[in-house]
Amino acid sequence: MSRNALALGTWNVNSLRVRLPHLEQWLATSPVNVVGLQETKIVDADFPAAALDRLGLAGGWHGQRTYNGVALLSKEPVQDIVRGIPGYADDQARVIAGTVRGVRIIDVYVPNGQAVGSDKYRYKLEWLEQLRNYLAAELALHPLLAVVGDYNIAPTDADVHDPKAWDGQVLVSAPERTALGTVLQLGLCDVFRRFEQAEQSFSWWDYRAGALRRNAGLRIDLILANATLAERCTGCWIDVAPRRWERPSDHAPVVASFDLTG
DNA sequence: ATGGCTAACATGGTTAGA
Repeated sequence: MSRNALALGTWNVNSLRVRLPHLEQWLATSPVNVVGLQETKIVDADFPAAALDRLGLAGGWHGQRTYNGVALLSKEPVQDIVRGIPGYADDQARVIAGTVRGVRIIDVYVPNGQAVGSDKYRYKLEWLEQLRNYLAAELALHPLLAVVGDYNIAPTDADVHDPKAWDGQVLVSAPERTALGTVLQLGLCDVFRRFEQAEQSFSWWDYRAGALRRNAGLRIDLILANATLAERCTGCWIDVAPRRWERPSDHAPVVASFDLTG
């Protein structure tokens, strides 16, 4: 990887308290120098900043008790940290943004939605509209922009292990995909699909029913980049290995590398 | 088979995840 390479990761850790050793083990071999975390499930006062500092990571975090929580951590300085979506009074901690080496990075934990038609589903769609408006404004401000995170939407049936079984379900339903489409139409690219990938590539597998063994997964963790940044993307991959470790998160980390030369 | 598993909060059983 070149000197000006930025390796940007995203990982839903499903409790940073539990997964701190996993993060450390992953970083020991992964080239990532910036990572967005989701579902940290820890209030800011208890955030393991000192332990992360010993791993060479600093940045920003935005947490709450029990649920949600995001963090943007880097081996390089993180500037201009913004928590939440400005102007949107959301009591759930789902967004944090910062700038690393001139790249604006927005880390998101999109609501799950629980079930099509539920109150949480309606919140998910409303939340995605707020995200779209936020990203439209951010794209006008930042020449290089990435939006990483757990989108809780499988973009197409190619991102679903069994499209028939999932047809119309939450994470896959047409209104969710349309909402994600309006985000992509702002000029953001799902960089994973810029490269040749194995079929049945997923980033999440249910803990239950041997889903990982059967590769019964979904690709719902995405790295989006604006056109200028996407052109500089040199690779994007899902690191399945940490999903196979002891006491894993149900999500695998995803990484995209960018050549920032010039 | 509407199950299966994991985490938080709590300290048994509920809520939530996806």
